[in-house]
Amino acid sequence: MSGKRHLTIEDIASMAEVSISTVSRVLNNSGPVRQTTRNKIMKIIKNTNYTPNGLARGLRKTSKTIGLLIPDIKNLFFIEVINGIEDYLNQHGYSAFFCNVNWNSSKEKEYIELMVERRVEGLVIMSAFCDESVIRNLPTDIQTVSIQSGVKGIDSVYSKDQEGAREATEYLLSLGHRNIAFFGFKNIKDSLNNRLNGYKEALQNYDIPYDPQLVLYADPNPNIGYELTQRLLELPQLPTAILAIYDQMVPGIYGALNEKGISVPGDISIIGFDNTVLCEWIHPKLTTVSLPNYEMGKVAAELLIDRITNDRKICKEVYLPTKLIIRESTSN
Amino acid sequence: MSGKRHLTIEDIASMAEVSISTVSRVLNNSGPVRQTTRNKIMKIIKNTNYTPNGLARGLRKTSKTIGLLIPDIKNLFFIEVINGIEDYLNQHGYSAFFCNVNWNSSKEKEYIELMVERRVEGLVIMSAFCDESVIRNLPTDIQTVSIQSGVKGIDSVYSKDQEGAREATEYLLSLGHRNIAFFGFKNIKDSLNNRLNGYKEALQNYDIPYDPQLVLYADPNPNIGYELTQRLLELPQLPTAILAIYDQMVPGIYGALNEKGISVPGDISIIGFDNTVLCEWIHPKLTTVSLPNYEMGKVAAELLIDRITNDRKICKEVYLPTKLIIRESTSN
DNA sequence: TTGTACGCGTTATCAA
DNA sequence: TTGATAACGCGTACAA
Repeated sequence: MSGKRHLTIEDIASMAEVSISTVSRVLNNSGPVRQTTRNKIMKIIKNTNYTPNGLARGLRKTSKTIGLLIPDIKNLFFIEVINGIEDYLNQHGYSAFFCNVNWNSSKEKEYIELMVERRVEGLVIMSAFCDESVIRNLPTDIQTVSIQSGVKGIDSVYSKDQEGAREATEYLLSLGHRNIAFFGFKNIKDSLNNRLNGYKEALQNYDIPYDPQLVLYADPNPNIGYELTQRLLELPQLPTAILAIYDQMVPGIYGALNEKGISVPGDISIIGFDNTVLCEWIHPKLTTVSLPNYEMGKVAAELLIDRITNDRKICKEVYLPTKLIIRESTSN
Repeated sequence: MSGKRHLTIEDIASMAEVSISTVSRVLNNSGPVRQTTRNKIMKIIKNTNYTPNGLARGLRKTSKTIGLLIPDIKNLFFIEVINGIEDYLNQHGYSAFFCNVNWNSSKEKEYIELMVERRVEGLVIMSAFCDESVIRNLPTDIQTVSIQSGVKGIDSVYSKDQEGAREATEYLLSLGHRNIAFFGFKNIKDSLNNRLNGYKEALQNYDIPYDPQLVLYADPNPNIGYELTQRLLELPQLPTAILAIYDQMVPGIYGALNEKGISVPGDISIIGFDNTVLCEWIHPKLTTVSLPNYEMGKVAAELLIDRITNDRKICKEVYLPTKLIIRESTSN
């Protein structure tokens, strides 16, 4: 049956006693072939387990390949996004290269170059830590789509972060909180800054002065929640609520608060972003701004494939709605 | 600088006023080139942002590509394994195709065929749901390594599951538990069955009769923990401990128990497998059999690349140790 | 030290 | 309905 090395179209042709063109025609349905010879060829292909060489194909046509630049594979949000991307791509005959960027701008750049070398037809960018010129100067036959990365001029998918953050903050305000901290990333593009903007907007709506002391940043890292909470605890007065820029920060926050005997939501309320499975796992269950994680991935893949196949020129930006999911980590 | 379409080696050659062979020689360090012309060529390559076409290269030499068959992208265990694989591959010049099998044997088979078409040099198999002949009859120039998948005759990486399960069960026994349930997967290869064997072995060591009623199975699915616990609750007598075949089952178990007001570990003790981050997130924190997740991935990648580059013929099986991590979900 | 020419496995054009 | 044959972009004997 198989277990041999790769056969070529020529092998099949000679077994079927036809020319390679004929075999190619049945493989691609690209021209007329007499039914009997078609059957004969198909049978041989089946029996020999012949598989056309995708690399050679990619040389003549397109590679049917795209590159996935993943900021942090350990982050459940990205996992769910990737899931949406992959499902769509797979259904449309594309394969994805897996690039774990790990919040590292130089690694991201390296990966982009590698993907160019692989002749991917498209790139899904979920980060954009590196110089944007790297992305903007890509060869014209590589399409790009960004997810929440704030690169202007390329197809993009966003969640309505500002609205989501405003709604979340207003919810806290409506519960009576007046001293609300914001936990964010250092060094992140506008997209996530919109969450800060939403936070500010809500304060403004309630005529609460914005206090920069309450806005804490750190570089993305597994301990960021714990770290930022430590800094929070050094403030003269402990806030009564935290808006955390992503869910996965929260176990660390819980841990640090717990060490000090500070209870959630009794002493302090917490809201996250993303609505990953984590929200239901931790205790108390996390109130969060839900993003359409899977959907965002799917839409991004859709935009990318659309641009590839239809050579669309105009740039599309899609904004998907968020939704506040109230659980147990918030109270008045 | 760039923003144009892909250049070819010929473009570079003509710009440098040399032949393509000379350019190729500098690209691959594959022959003598006069220093001055080498510099000239390198400069042009740099300025034009030329990147050799990986597909064309793959046609002449090897594709430098491997396929990753991931049983379940949502499972934190696999994420950590993948992380180890990817790090190693990346350091060794390989790119990975991302294949989300999703516990689906036919999808797995499809993906394997796709990977053959892509002419990957190797395949990392973390599942083997499909007929093993599919794997065994792969073209000879595709190497394989399996992780915990129980496919005989190919390079494999295992954790010492039987020992781990025995140790965990004995720990429960030492706490006084005599009525211990086992939650497993339906339809899974010997590898994970070793966990059941370890469980049995421990019972034997304590002269406790094995009660098949206490062993509950279901197909892998996000709700499996909840599901199995429901069935557990129908038993005439509720066991006082559960050994769950993987951590991510446990939030569902907690949920179902919680609904009935059954407390962990007060009324029932629980031990999981994998020691993913989840263990520290959930409440009470989960006692678990720790596997060297990242390490397993790394070792697998190492075996694969070794086999590819050294054409090793003998088959290697690596067993990595487990370790019981005691947290809060177990008591007497 | 350099260049010519062939082959890797396809697809596509053109004649037959 | 079929078959030569020229690309696709690269690496490499071999010749110069």
